[in-house]
Amino acid sequence: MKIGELSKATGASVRSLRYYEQKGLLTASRQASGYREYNQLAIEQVNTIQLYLSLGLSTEQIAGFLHCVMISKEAFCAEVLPVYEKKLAEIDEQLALLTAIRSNLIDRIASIREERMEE
Amino acid sequence: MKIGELSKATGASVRSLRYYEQKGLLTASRQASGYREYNQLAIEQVNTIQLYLSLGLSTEQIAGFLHCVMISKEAFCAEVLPVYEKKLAEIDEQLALLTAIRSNLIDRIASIREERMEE
DNA sequence: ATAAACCCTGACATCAATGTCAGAGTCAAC
DNA sequence: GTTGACTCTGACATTGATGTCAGGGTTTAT
Repeated sequence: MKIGELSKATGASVRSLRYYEQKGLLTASRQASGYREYNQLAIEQVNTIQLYLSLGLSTEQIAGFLHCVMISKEAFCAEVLPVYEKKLAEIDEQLALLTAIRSNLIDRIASIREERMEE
Repeated sequence: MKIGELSKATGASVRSLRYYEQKGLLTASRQASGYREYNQLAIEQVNTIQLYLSLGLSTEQIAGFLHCVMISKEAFCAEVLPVYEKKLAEIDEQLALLTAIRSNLIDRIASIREERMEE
């Protein structure tokens, strides 16, 4: 399978597939022409990469456990849980910040509306 | 007042004060030497800029109404409310995304813990 | 054999406020 | 008058997955 086919099979852009390779998430053998050659397992692997990316993990974090999760269950891969916990802590931090800003905005919007009503 | 003094008075870095000027948020007269010269009002203006930045507004958005809010109440400045409403919508979007990821992570963490308990 | 479609690498752009550095000029205090 | 602290401009770096382009080689179908 060439890179364009893998792209269509997974929805990942050709550019992204090359980037995953550069980051050590994906490997390909090479044809005599220099073209990348992928096997069927690559489809599942790319799907897995995109799943973890959608959780907000970095390619570096994913690289740390991708090999393990491709051959075992997540629970068996010691690297996964700490990464999840770290990400969860980051998200809780972001949620707290956004929630505070949200309250502030809502108050300010209400104040403006009230001041205008008084006229 | 020179830029270092304004920096100390407001907590904004010298670099940031020059950036605000570049973005049209802050103006300064110049001494013969080329040094920027600020008046007392600049302190209040910088504090105001930083307040809006802390709400997540961009310098471009702030530039759109800063002059007005420095001389009037927010409610009098027509530009403010739409900017607040746009920002609020963006934040609600981000909150929805982060909340979804958070649920997903919590489920996955629980699954891993359960699978490990079974051994 | 030619054209269209595909692939390669390398590089720059994105977003945006801020840090940091270099090289040079200015000011203040002693 | 010298030294240290301050200021100036301009430029590059940060963050990170992805888009896009240029210039060139390959494959495939006609």
